[in-house]
Amino acid sequence: MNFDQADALNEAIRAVGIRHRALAVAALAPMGIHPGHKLLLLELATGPRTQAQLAAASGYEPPSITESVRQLETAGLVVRRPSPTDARATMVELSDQGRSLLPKLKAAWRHVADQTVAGLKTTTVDHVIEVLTDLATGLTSTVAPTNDVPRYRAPRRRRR
Amino acid sequence: MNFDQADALNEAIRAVGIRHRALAVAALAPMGIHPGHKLLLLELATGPRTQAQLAAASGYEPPSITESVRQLETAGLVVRRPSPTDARATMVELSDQGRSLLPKLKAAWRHVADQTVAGLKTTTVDHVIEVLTDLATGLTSTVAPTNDVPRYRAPRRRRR
DNA sequence: TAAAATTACTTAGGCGCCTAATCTTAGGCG
DNA sequence: CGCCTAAGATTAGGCGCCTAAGTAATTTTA
Repeated sequence: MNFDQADALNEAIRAVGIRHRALAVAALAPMGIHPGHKLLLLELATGPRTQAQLAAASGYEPPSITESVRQLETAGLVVRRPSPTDARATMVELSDQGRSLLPKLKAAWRHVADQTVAGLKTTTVDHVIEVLTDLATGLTSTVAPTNDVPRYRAPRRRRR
Repeated sequence: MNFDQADALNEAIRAVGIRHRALAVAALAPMGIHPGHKLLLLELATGPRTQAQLAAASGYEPPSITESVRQLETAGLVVRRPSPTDARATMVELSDQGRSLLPKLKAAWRHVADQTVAGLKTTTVDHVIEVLTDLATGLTSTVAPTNDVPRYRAPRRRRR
């Protein structure tokens, strides 16, 4: 790939990421949550999860999960309780309030997607989805090449 | 757009952004710089700029530019001097050291792009670039609808 | 030409996500 | 059984970018 192509690609990805995130923040702010929270709430929509499962599903690191779950708990949207089978683990599930937020959440999420593709000139929505999922899939396997642990595992550098 | 489509789109954008950024960080770290710095250095490759011009070109907010330029100056890659024509403005330009870094920087940037598309299965590079630039262009105009000020201008809420 | 508005930059502080390191519990194995 | 390693969660601290708000200089305007 020549430099101009590479630059166009890199810059487009960066710009899309920034703009998309701004849209997501704006759409979710009225509900008092952030883009990272949204991902966890939708994951919890299909049942309780441990924090480790949430980390694996979201791609976020465990400390980020700890913090986000704490925020969601403070907001009254999720409940935490110890796992009955593993004393190390914490189960997280939606509260009634959290569950009742889901419809609005999904609507906001659709709105973000609509805004994202509203300005398309030369391509179609299906096109965009195909390209982006292909790109995302390829990138995920590139960055985290192990098969059974798809999430990125940070290298441990030093141990005291 | 239905919810599954919207979710696929949003998640793909999020995932691509995160992975791509991770690649960029890894590629630029050996040079001691971060993705945001790279953008500024390449912009400066074509000549001196004021910080306001850097903000407009990069899409970053002025305070972020202040901080990044300070870091680049500390690293010896750029030089700052007062504008001869506007006492408010600061001119930023590459130092010799900064200029000599450009080739390595461009190579790293190409490498990031290559890695980004290395895992493609169902689409081609040209395809990806077309879709992403279309998306980026559309999003930019959506988020910042004014014509002559393309960069996102944060709303001022309160003034004391 | 003085007041008002705008522009360039900075300081202060926040937020989301990260890595490093630690604590506790689980589970394999001699 | 008692190790020893791995796994779940957390604390501590860092980084990049943000918004809010302030100062100083310039341009607009009445």
